[in-house]
Amino acid sequence: MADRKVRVRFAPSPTGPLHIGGVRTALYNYFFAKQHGGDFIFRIEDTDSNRFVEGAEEYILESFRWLGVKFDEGVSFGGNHGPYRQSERRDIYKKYVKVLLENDKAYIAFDSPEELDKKRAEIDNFQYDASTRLQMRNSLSMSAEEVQALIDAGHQYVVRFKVEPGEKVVVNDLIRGLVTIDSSILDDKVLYKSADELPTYHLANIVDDHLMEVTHVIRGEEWLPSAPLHVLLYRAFGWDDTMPQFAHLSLLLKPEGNGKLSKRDGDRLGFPVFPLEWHDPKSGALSSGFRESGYLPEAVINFLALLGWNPGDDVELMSMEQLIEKFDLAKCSKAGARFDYKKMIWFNHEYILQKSDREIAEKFLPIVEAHGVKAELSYLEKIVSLMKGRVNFVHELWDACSFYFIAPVEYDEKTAKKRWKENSARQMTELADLLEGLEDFSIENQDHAVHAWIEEKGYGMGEIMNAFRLALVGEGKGPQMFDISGLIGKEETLARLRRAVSVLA
RNA sequence: GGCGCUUUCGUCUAGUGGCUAGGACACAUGCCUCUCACGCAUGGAACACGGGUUCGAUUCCCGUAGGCGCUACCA
Repeated sequence: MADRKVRVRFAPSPTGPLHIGGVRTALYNYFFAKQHGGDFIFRIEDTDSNRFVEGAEEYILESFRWLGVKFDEGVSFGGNHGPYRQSERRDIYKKYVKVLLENDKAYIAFDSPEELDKKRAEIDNFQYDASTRLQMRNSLSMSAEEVQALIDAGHQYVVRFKVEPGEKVVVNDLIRGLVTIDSSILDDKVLYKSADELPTYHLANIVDDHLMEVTHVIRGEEWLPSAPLHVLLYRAFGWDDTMPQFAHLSLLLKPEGNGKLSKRDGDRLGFPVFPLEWHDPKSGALSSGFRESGYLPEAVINFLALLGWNPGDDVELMSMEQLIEKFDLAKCSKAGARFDYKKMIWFNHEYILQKSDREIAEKFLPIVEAHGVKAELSYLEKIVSLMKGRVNFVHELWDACSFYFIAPVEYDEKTAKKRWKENSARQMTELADLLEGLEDFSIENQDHAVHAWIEEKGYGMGEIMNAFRLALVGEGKGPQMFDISGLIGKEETLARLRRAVSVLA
């Protein structure tokens, strides 16, 4: 087992959009697999037919495509350990349920959900285990003939795992070390339901991981309490020597308040918790996604990677390749991490900076067009190079530089009061005349000519430039003035200047 | 309630018996400057508490408290 090829899996159930915590779990699995030259498997755990949601599977796949996380095998990827959808593996599970039954590791139980509810209401902390199972209706308390008769009569039943009490079960967790629990506190978990002929998570999970030759199970901490049960199951099947190694990841917590990050937190607090936008087919509700909100996949990945793991150095900006190279399960933190999306905004800013002007311009183009403006990509590229460092999201570019496309219709009152003085109208008229006379309207030449004029007249640099800015932009913001006038061109510059003079007087 | 995991600045974290407890986000201030940003610089800010072990504990052990998870014929 020491030299088995590394194989890990991400196995969501298609019950809705992919939760951001799930994205992180998948990411860690991916880093781990790629670092070890192993395989990354995509399995669908749809053993609960009641919770199946239309479109969830495709949503999950699309999320990983957007993020750039690639699977080696699984649903939609092929591979020779399939099928990879648990609902298509009924016969396999049935076979292994039978093995357990034959070896006295499990038993058949007829107690209905209603009967169990009643029992739980009657008895405090009722648990279906070694101390109570003989009082219940199952193949341990009934004769073989009775059991067969009930089955023949069409009674529904479940198969329960027969947990032997009084045993110390040890799980060797790659992140937490040795975790020991007493088997007496475990209940006889339901492994299989005759009603839909499907196993529950626990059985399906162990059988699939074994058959798919999974070597490492990297999953959320919510599974830690059932890890001992899983160890017992591997043992019951006699698969001890190929049992995967476990690593239980800390959970992602709400940014404020208590509890783990839930699907409802996102839009309540004004940030997404899903990679992509999600339209719930049942409720019709719309949840925002990182993609639609303007986050770059690199930023989401980098931020998530560092939430619960740290390479131990001071480097925070890391590409997928670097993350794969540096990732280390042993350096994963044990305590839950609050999902503070503020830092992700900073990552987004950094990744916008890293991208080429061309790439950002391409993302900006549809936004500009949505504002009813037609623009050349080359023009956008120039604007982007001046402005991209000032924003955290591409869509913020519009507010930051709409003056490149649209002349101001009104002038910000506060700025006008501060920057438009009694001499301004005369000075701006002079400036317009000066600029009009320029053959060469390049940024350098404007700069040269205007400075000479300011000096000659003895004007203040600030009074001229700020009034000029008010005229072209309508408010007190934006890059260097000639980076504006030079780009919008001579004609537009003069028009804006003269209009400001007539409106502001 | 039971069981398990966990606990360093507001947040994410580094640290592995001796350090002025480091970095990043956020925040504040300053610089730059034709504005607003960006950027740069500086600053405030943490070892949950109580016992041990030790010459010495943020670091090891125990307890308490807090946080989180599980406790379904859900995953």
